Amino acid sequence: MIFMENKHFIRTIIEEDIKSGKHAYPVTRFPPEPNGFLHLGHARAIIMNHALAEEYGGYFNLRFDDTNPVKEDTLFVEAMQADIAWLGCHWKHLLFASDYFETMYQRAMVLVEKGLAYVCDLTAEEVRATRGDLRTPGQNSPYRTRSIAENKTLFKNMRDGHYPDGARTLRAKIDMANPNMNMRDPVIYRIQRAHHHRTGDDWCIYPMYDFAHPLEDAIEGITHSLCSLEFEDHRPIYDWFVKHTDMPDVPRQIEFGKLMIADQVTGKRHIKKLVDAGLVDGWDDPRLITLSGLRRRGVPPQAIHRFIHALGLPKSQGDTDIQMFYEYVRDYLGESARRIHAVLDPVKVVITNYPSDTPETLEAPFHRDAPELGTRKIHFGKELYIEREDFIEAKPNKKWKRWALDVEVRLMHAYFVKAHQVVKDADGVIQEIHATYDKDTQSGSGFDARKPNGTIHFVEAHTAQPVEIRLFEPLLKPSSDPKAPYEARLNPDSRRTVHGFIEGAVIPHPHEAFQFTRIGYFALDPDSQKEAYVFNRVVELKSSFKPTFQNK
RNA sequence: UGGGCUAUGGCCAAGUGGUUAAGGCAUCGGACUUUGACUCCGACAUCGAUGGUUCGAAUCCAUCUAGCCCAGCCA
Repeated sequence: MIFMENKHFIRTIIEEDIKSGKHAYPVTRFPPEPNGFLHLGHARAIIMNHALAEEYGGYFNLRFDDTNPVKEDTLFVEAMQADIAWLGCHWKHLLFASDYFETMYQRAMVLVEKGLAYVCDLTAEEVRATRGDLRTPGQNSPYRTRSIAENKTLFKNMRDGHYPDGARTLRAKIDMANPNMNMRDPVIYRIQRAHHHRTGDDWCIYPMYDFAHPLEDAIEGITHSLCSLEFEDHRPIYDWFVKHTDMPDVPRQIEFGKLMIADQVTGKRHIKKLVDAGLVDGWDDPRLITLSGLRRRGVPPQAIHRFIHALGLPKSQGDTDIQMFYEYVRDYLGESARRIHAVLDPVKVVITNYPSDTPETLEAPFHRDAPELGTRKIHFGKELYIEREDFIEAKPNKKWKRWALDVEVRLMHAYFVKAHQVVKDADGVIQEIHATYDKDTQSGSGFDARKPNGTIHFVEAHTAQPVEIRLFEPLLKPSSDPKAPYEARLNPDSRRTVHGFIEGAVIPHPHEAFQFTRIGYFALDPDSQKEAYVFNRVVELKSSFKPTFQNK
């Protein structure tokens, strides 16, 4: 597939800033709150922030926005680092907003001294009641006119733990009638005695996002602060805080559209519910689009990069079809994955004219178009397994390119075989297919006296390795009501386990994704034991095969 | 309803007054094929609506419509 770097408006902004001399190079950051696991939606922010910095000679930081101790945990900071590193987006500095708590406090004090912030004694309910609503202006807090001296004392007392949780807040003094709700004297510090994952019990006051975030960016010298669209109307408050706290560096907030994937569970809190309820097997369940779930499923990070870059960085917001993502997974794996034979639903084939009870060994490339991937030994012998759906007793029509009685097909990388009779059980289910092979037709021999009806794959019965294979379907029922709660949309058959075989001489690398020839891409799951492999289906192969009858 | 934002083919998305309206995914034809895969050829839009400005508009103006976000001491 043709792959080109998408043009987008943020690239234009950065180019202009460099040309005008405003910045020598961009400094970007990815600022997650460590309160859950990262998912495919976050990949856009991570990859784009990283790529933009890299591309224009700047650098990219990872900063944990850990200003709310009750929701955050070191478990998440570690998992996020692992996921981002796996994506290959290397950060220059690993930073924590909590490291700036002292600076933030000082800057808030600057606001107090300028008369731009005041300590408010209103309760949370009272603040809500006086904020007004979308079309009604709010009312000034009765504490808005406190003296600067009193505010300084009170704010210091807040920090020193003189008041109970929630008793007071520090608020910015802006405009209670502003049509932008964010400008109506937003709270910038709250009192909350909670154990912070890094600062422990050092603080009992914590800054709010609107105040903390711009300062974090400014402190780090971030030039272009990318965030998603819902923060667009926070930009005035962002700029207000940077300006009035006298920060020397002025970052610019730029908003882009979030990446939304249709019919997928996204949003850290939604995924957390499924995890907590045991409806999925943890944050790395392969049916989830968490980065760790995708990794476990076997999706290569390169595929995620291709997908993200193909989408670009738009300001509009639509629902992307997960199939488009899978296409990029196939795209990358198609050129890089080793191919091997595997049979998921085996039926036995007996080669009646095979002269020996010991299998012979043949050689086959791992990838026809990538010889550097090498070759492997495959076995052929008297007893084989093929895929049940590759055989039908009577060839139904000319388009049938698989096997049938009296039909000759090529067994890939081996010989032509012709089926003569079937053995069925009492229920009429085929147990064995009896066939003969033609020694002259060996793969690579150049034999071309006859054309086979088609090519199917097989494994040799005695050398094949039994494996467990997990087949995934969408976690949510397709086209279920997007407004319904996720719990009600769960697809009961989203995971199926089958037992099949892979060819005998292959030794997978850890986490390796293979192409099971003619079936799809399958990756080794960490549940695998030595000699007892477990494979996850990453994606199926595309197929233009359209059966015009029931093959049962 | 106050404020902010978005609307280009089934999906994603370029385009910022003069182009046959990029590209990817999907779809439909066809070629090739030791994977019904890959690859390769070919087909596939008048730009949310209406009215205006202009020699000329997806691009400018006006009005309208639809969708998203904002009333946490969350981020």
